[in-house]
Amino acid sequence: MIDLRLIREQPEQVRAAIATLNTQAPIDEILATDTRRRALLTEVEALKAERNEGSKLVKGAKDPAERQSLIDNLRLLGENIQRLDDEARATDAALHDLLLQVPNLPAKGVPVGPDESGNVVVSEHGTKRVFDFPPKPHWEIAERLGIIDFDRGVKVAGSRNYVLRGDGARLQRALITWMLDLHTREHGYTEVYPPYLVLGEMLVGTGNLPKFSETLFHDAEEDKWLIPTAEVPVTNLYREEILDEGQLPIYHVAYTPCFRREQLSGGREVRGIKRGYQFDKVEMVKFVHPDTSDEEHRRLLRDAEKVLQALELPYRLLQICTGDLSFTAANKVDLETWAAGTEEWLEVSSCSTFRDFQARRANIRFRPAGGGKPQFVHTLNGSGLALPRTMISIIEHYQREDGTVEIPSVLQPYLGGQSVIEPQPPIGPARVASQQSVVGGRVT
RNA sequence: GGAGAGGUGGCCGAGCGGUUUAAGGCGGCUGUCUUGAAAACAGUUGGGCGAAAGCCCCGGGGGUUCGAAUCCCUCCCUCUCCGCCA
Repeated sequence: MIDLRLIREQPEQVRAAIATLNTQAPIDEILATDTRRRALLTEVEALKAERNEGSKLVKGAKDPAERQSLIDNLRLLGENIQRLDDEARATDAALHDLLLQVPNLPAKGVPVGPDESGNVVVSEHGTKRVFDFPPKPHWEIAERLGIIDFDRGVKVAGSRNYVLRGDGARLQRALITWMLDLHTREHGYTEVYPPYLVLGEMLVGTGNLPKFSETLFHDAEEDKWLIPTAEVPVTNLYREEILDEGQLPIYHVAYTPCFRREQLSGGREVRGIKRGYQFDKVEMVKFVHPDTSDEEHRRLLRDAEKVLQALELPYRLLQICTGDLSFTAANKVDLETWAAGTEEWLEVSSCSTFRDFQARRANIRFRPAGGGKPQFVHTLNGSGLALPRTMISIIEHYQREDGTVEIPSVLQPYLGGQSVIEPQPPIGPARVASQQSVVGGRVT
């Protein structure tokens, strides 16, 4: 949510900013509703002041007849107050609903562009591997190795689902643990494990609701929503709170699955594990002092880049232009890594700053150290990273001619020193290193 | 899920229709005193809307009343016991 005062005092600037976003906002309606709301408030508050005075007179009135006549007058007043109050409340609610539909305004320096074609490649890092054999797409490699089972995923959960198996599942688990360790040990984040099923208000806070309900999974019975990203529960951790300035900045990192209802068409765009209804992600979320938020955004980006650097994968930074900016972001830079097999750039991270947009919606504030009015914090977040696409890049980049896949050295300690993913054993009883049987009752 | 108890200011805790425009205590801040600190004493102490006057906020929402923290309805949450359960 942007500041109502800004719309009230500089409507033309707001209109101009929104015009660059390739979207629309009900600015005229907001201005009219705001004027109306303020008029109603002035009127009803004057009446309430009158009633408060009148009530004191009733209390002091000893003569029953005089008392009764005072009460009769006040009853009339009360009816007017009731009517105006209802109207004021309805107007206020309408205004709030309208404000929720206004997108965040782009930060200074965000390039103006009509849509994704206006995005700017800022820099490219690492080098794309040159193969002395034709590299394969990850689905071919993974299926042959037996680390991803597409058919059974679809059987169990419908289209766009897959099952990681054996070293495929282990690779993802190693990546998650390693990423969490990296961000907590080297970048100063505190790990949290949040709920995956949240109240609707949380999604209003982050800006997913009310506009984008069609992209979310919702349980109508309990009225709870599956999170589309850890950003939702983690950003809302401090909602309705007034933090001390000294507590800022707060850095959190969380691993969660993410659930997204997407209208997926068949074909190349959805081949493999690039896009699904469910995927895992390690997410970084920051709560910072407004003065530091630009610097914090740069640091967030560096923290995400570090993951790709350590994995030794080629990547590039993509500055998102105004026309491609999401509803909530003031500025956004994507990290894309190269998929050597399908020869395309894959978005593995979006590092966004929301300034006070989410903080306003979720009412997250801090009290300045010197005292004074609470102010909204700035929130930022970025993936660090999304798992499936990181897996794709690893599998395709580190593939060998014989169909096996090298494991990036930084991950090897997380896989018991293993350095290569070999074909998985066929379905059947797994071999166990030491054949000690489980004793003493069932393991549940 | 069932039965009972309860949700009041940063915390504890009174209040049960009108001196509450929320007592009292603790904590915090400021001052006096002190070399400094403690103690003592005095003052102060949340949020929202509004240019201001003022209005609103006692878990959320609704109602009764001239007037509600106080009465009624409803929802949510916490605690205790029971049931179920990784």
